[in-house]
Amino acid sequence: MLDQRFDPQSAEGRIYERWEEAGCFRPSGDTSAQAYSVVIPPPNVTGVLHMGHALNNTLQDILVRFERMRGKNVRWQPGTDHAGIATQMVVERQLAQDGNESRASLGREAFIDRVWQWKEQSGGQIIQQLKRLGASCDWENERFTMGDRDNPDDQMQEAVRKVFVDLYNEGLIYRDKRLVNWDPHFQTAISDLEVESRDVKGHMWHFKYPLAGGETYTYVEKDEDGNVTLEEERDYISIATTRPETMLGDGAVAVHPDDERYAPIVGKLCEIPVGPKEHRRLIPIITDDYPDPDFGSGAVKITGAHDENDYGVAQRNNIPMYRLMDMEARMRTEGPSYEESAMEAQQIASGKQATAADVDALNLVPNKYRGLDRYEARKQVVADIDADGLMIEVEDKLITQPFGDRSGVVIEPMLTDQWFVKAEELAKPAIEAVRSGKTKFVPENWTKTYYNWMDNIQPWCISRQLWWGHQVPVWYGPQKSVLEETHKIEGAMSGGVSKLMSNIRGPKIFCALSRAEALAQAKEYYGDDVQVSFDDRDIPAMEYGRLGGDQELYVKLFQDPDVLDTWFSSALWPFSTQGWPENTEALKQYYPTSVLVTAHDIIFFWVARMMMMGLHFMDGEVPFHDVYIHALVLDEKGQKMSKSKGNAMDPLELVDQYGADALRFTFARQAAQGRNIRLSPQAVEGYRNFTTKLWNAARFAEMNSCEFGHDLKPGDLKLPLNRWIAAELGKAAAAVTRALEAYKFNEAAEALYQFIWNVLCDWYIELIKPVMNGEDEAAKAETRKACGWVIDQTLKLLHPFTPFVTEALWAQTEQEGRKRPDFLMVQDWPAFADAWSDDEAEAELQWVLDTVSEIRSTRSVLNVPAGAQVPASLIGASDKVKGWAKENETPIRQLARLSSFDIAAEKPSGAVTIASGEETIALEVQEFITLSDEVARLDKEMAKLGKDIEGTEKKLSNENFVAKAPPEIVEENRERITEWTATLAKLRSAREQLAALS
RNA sequence: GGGCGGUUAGCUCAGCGGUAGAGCACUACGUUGACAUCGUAGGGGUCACUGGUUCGAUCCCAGUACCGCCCA
Repeated sequence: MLDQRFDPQSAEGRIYERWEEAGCFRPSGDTSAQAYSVVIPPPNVTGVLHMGHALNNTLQDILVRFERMRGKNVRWQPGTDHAGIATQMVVERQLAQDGNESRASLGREAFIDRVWQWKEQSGGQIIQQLKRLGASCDWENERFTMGDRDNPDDQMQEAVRKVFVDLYNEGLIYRDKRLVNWDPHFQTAISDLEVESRDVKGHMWHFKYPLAGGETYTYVEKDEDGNVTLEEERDYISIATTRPETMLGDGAVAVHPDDERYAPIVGKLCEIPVGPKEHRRLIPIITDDYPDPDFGSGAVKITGAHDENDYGVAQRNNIPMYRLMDMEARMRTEGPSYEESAMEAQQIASGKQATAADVDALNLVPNKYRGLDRYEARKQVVADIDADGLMIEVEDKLITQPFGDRSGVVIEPMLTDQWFVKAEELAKPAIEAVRSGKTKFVPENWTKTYYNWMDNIQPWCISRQLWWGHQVPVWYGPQKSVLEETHKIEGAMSGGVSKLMSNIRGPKIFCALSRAEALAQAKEYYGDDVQVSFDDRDIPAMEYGRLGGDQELYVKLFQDPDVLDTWFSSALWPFSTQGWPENTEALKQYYPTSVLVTAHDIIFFWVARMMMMGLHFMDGEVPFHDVYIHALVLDEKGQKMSKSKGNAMDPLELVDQYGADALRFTFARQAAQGRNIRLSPQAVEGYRNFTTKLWNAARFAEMNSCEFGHDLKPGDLKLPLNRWIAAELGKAAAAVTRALEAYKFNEAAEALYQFIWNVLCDWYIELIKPVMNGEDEAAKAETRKACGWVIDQTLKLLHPFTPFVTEALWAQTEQEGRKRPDFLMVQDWPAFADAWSDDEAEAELQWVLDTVSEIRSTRSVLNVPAGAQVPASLIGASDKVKGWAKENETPIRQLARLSSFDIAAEKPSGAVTIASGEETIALEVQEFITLSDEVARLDKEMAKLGKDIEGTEKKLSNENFVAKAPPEIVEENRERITEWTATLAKLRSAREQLAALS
């Protein structure tokens, strides 16, 4: 006997274990079946489950369970990514707590050991959390983007190296000095994904940049109609900036080509109003489309090395980019003196040839600011300009600033040497794949976002100045041509390869799959008479030459200390997890994957990168056929959940409170395409109630000896009641199937909810109660079979959404002598068959339902006591309806609380009538009601009918409607009129009789 | 500034060319042998606004207003 309700707390864990032990999550391996494969968007190994994950994985699990039951060979590939910066941060914090050891003092190798230890002990809690949600991933095949240190067969690292080496050899990976998001706290480049834009209070300073040589011009401002509003002689150009400290690195001032105000001075030089007076730099005034004439003064200073927009302008106009800060975002101290640098810069500005490296070597920070933190430098620069009388005004202003999402410090756009992927090239096939429909977005409108991003894709910076990650498979040595120089050591290294690289000119690069291969390449390059070895120190140097006199030549190679962006390895996920670069069986079966399920906020990172890599390395095969973009989960007020706002809900708390099934069903029910989800605990509670409802339906069936676990042909059923519920079930099954095939989770959930609560529980179970309590043994026997069977099928349909409660019911409704197959989750999905539909039975039951509803409604409106059993009769019915009435007399009497339900020739006097087309139902409730209630009821119904008739008549009297509307619509309206008119006539006569009485 | 989306019952949201829907909340009634985590009944909407297309528009088109999100 089932308990009164399902207890998720105690049941869910046990059920999950049983699935796992029985291997239910494994792919069937049936190669004759269609494959259905999904790769999980790998969560961060440091991550904990948040609402976004919960939704994302619920939807994947629904699809995967659905397809598994449909007999496909399903693999849901789980795993985590190594989250370079986050993981490194966690372990560093731990080190600090444990005894003040720093990463540097521990050393690279030992540190990485510590990270692995951390990963073994506390990494991947999210995996356990996913299990609590019910995720049916193929855990035996769990992968990690850094591979498995204990398993020599794990090729995850190899895959990354191979991709890097191949792309390098194809010229699609290159080293370059470009502007990147630099996190001064972690001292590494970070990705756009890790940068968060925030509005903060700041200032906009307006400064005068004096024209060179004291030149003047007439500055004219006009209003919209061309009237002059301001005209004055100026010897300066007004520049507004939120970051005065970057003025030191200005390379030009830019104005819009159409801006007439500045036309007189375009091409002239102006002076940066800061630094020692005798060495102030002159920079040109140029034109570019970037400055907005309506914003500020319309003139913009161009600091290519420290601003994203300026960088573009500088590149277009060949403006030198002067780097002002070091890796901690302090004003630079190294390099030549300000005076020297300024003079050199002046020559470069006037046309002297210089490489980017030459320019980068210059230090244009005046000596007095050197070594200052960027904010301190800002204060001093402002004060100095103000003291000079060159400040026009300071505005208080909200400014949008980039922050590192982990470090919380302001990101500094910084010119550094990094490794880049030519995303522009790789994007082309990725765009084409979507355009040609090989990969489809659902909902379709996301394709626009995809194109928009892909069409404007920037080089992808893949190097990170971290230790935890895939180390760049590149080794450096000297060019052969410099070998003869006697014993030279270059570029002792501190803080990232970019610093080292700026000290070493043009190293020889050996890009190789392994150290051994790099060595082989080096030997080949340098020749037999050169000794090649490695410098493996954390802070390596490039060393080469001849130790003395005629000793042997030697070189020391060192590996690029940088690691690759975590996303570089995640981008390979759809194929690296399946064994690539080996051509494995898994790869053949499960690539391309069927669908990627993700939220739109990472559409670019995920989809774009996996598309590019998949197409390139898998012979032009897309990584996924469909990309389903789901909603974001917002709080009750529609705000994005975030830790900082304090409005984050913990999915596991909801699971504890209401059960995983309730949370899952809530997600499904709300996952309408193109709309976000506002989650409230109240909603989850409601769907928990839904699972309870189902539970109790099964409990009822059990108490009434319904027979579970047998086959049944709906066509063999005799009772209209049972034929009807089979038809309803069939409709629900078809609706759920159709909806899931189209990723319409909400429609599928809705169909199930309606069927289970409003059809199965509200009507079918109520209707079979009289049968079960009755004497007709044949009817009872059939109904027991039918009811058990319907519930069995319902459990299957609901299983993808609420796997735990359905699996529990499956097990607990097993009956003696009728052993259930082991698990519901591996049963066959109910296929809709036409045999299930039955127009006759559906019409009959619809009539029963309507009749009961009408009687109940009338009783209620007339305040007939709920417990009163009243006599009723049916008048004026057709033979068919009379048959229905006889057949269903008992259930109608019970549900409508009637003492009798007879067929009569005419209305008993004084009875209240319910009019419906031809038929009338008479209720003998005189003793309970007041005349005025009945008058009110009739008036109300007549008013409504009158209005409906009037509207429809108007429609029908329109010639155009009759002529142009589809005939069936016209006919439908005519029928309505006929029926309503008949009903109205009966109401009217009842009303007249009442009037006569009073 | 560019792009995307939204505006339907008190709240949260479905629907989408042919008589406006759900859940929650609300009101009244109810110890009906599955379920009070429940049942029955009920109230509640010029489907943001203005035009257009159409026999017919909440739905399609154009514009307006307001609100989100993303990008610059």
